[in-house]
Amino acid sequence: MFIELDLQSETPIYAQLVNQIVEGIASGALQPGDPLPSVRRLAEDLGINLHTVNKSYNLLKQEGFLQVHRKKGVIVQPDGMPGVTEAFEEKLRQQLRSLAAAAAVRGMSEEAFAQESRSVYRDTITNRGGEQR
Amino acid sequence: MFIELDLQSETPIYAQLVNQIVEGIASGALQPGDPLPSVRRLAEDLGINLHTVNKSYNLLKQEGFLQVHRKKGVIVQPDGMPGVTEAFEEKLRQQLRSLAAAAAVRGMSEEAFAQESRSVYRDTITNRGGEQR
Amino acid sequence: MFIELDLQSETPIYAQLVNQIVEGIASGALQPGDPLPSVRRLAEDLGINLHTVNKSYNLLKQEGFLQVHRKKGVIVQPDGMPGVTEAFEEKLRQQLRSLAAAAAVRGMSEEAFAQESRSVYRDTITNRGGEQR
Amino acid sequence: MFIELDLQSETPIYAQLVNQIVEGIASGALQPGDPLPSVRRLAEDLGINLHTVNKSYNLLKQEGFLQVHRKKGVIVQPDGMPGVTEAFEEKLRQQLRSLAAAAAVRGMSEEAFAQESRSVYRDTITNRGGEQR
DNA sequence: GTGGTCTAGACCACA
DNA sequence: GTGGTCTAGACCACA
Repeated sequence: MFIELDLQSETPIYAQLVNQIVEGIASGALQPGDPLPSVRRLAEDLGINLHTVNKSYNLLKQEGFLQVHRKKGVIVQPDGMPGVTEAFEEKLRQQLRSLAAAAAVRGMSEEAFAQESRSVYRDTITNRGGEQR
Repeated sequence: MFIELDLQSETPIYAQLVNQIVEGIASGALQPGDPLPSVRRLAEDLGINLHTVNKSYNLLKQEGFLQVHRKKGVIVQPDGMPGVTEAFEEKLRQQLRSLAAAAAVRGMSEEAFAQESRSVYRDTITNRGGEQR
Repeated sequence: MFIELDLQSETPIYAQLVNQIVEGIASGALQPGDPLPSVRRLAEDLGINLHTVNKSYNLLKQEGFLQVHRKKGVIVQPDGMPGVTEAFEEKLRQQLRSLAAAAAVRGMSEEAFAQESRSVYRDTITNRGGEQR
Repeated sequence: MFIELDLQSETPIYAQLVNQIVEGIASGALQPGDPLPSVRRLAEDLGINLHTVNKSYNLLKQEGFLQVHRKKGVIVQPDGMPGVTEAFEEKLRQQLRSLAAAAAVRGMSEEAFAQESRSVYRDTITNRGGEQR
């Protein structure tokens, strides 16, 4: 799995990193229990600051997607990912609402919007269950 | 149509305002040609800074959702909304990707995700063509 | 309410700060809705770095004790504090266990330990409901 | 008596080890004069680093809970445990203060907090004087 | 070596 | 002015 950052993007670097790691887990490129690079290592590889990586890791730890293991370092949550909580549902719906409204105003049909969602989801989980590293 | 701001939200006020106006247009609560409150008026009604409203209006004007008329003041774009541009498609897909990944990791199925998108879209356009606020 | 830090303590500065703010809320010195100093201001007052204060505020925000309000700045949670969750109970019990064991080994009786807890609790909430600022 | 470590915990392994040995003494599972496994042995059993066990043993020796014998190896203090010193009282109170404040803020009553303390104490010394692990 | 903590300093988005 | 983000650099606790 590789990570690509857009330093010009409006999306903060730490958020891009969070997104891409989550996408990595969704796609199966990162499996439960898999180790992640150390903050220092990843920071160097990406050419960004250690603290930025740290912030991303911490957010993912808080959400329950990563664990900090005293021997293995940072690993992908091995004990089951967090489920679809109320809070997540709410946040998801709120964000979809803005996207759907913008799409609708521009003339994208319900069908097209749902189809787009479905196809993006499918792309996301592509390799699921695939390569076992 | 009324606007509700959450001052505790992480989403900047100007962005909340943008979203809600777009949602108003999508739902039909705001029809093409409809006047919007003046910057000053809306700022006062919402108890927020004048510059904040200005920023939102400007963004919406740039995207082609609003027009600023010498005489009529700010109105909803009467000459046809912008369509589904390449840039919009790209941005939409990118944001859906993050949402889809988070949903997938938490165990939400493709079907559930697509259904959620569809249902949110439907809610969004509810009043379309219907009553004039 | 004032804050006193021990820079030589083993307890990290950010944690001392967190504890003292929580104690301030418990004692009533800080009331729901009360504003806290800005990170910069508090950092300067305490002679510590801005980021250290920021870390404390963020932790307290995550726990639901503080809110970041876009107009009022950082304020004490006005919408009801988080309650006694499972997670809190568990953490509390775990920490009490270590303290109780050390006390017991040193010959402190159950009565004395419980009494100590009670008296510390009482001290903590001293001014509750007292000064309304 | 057995020891269970949580490698994901924020509490350092050496501290967990210290706590559990103290709890073992408090419960009576470890009696004065009882031998403890050698550093090497315990490290191997627990699958942790030799230095970590060493650090724990040293701390416990300094506090007066363990003795290191030329011939008998490491044993539980046979000549009377240290009592409730000023320093201990102070540290205990300080830690209880943070716990009490957090409990109070979350709405736990004085009675509940004292009761929790009492019940945890009781659990801790359960097997006192009873069976020999 | 690795994560955690802290400082110093800077720029930007937001209101 | 205020919080958010990012960088650079340093020291320490831990294993």
